[in-house]
Amino acid sequence: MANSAEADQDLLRQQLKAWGLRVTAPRLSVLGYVQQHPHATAAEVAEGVRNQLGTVSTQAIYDVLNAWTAADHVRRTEFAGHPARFETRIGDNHHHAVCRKCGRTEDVDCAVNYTPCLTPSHDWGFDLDEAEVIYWGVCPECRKAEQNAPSESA
Amino acid sequence: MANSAEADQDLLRQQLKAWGLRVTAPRLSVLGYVQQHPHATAAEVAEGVRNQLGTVSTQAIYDVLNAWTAADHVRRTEFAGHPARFETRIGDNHHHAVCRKCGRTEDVDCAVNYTPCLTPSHDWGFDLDEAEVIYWGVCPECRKAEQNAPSESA
DNA sequence: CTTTTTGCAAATGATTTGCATTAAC
DNA sequence: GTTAATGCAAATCATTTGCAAAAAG
Repeated sequence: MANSAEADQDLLRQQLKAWGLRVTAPRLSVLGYVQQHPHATAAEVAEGVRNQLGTVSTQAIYDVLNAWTAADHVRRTEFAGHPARFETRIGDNHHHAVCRKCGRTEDVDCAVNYTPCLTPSHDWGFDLDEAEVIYWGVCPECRKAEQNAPSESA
Repeated sequence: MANSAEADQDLLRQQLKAWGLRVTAPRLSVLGYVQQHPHATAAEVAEGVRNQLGTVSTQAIYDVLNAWTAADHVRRTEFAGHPARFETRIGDNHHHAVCRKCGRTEDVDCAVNYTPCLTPSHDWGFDLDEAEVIYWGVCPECRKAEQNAPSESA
């Protein structure tokens, strides 16, 4: 376990260097956490990093995440009513299924081979660069919770 | 002009009654504004209503908008980095083109006749009820502004 | 050493909550 | 007269900004 953990650390270290970024404990931890927890929120990352390192400021998390987002090393996705989420799977513009209740987010590859969905019927003169698809619903866990404690849909 | 304005007022009044809601000056004004300005933000609605009525609290706006959203009389859409927007065109699950810079939002009918885009390759056991498509880009106005004062893309 | 990162505190922006007051039905 | 709507203030949540202290290269 210890060996593979160290090997992982080295991999992360190399990745950061490859990105031309400084290697710091918080950054290593953030990178490791995000890679192992795709679609984590900043708060979740912060918690994960604190579990590993002790004290790390929330701003350090935002700083790192924002820097990497700007540099296109992570993708930031934000869905109505939920805090932003970060993932390292980038460059393929995949889509997401999102739980309305808890915000749980999962990857969804486009069923059709891109083009039709990406082409709007009318572009309003906009310079469009991305078609984002969000599949809204309720995840299994929240559905189960609803059944136990029904609130609205009697 | 006065006559048609009065007629409009009457229409709004009837609509509110049909919804089983009380008719108040703020509500009439909010409804009128939203119908004439699709994709308005709460702040924009508040400004529009204040121009018409004088003083109206921001919370009254939110109260009305939230109530109507819950009752499915208006649709609320929220896009990353921009305040929520409200529209009265509901029930047809149309999509939106959104400007990354200013948040300007325009309606886009689905090019393909629904089904393909709505069917994810894998649903993760989610109970999906909606596929939202967001066409991200830059609106003509912001593109022009960019050209005059280029900041990042030299 | 020089520059980037971090930490802390305070600010911002959108939105919600609670409660007393007021107006609609 | 009830009940629903409004106004106002304070609270919340995610996120950003500014600046000084610490660490990386």
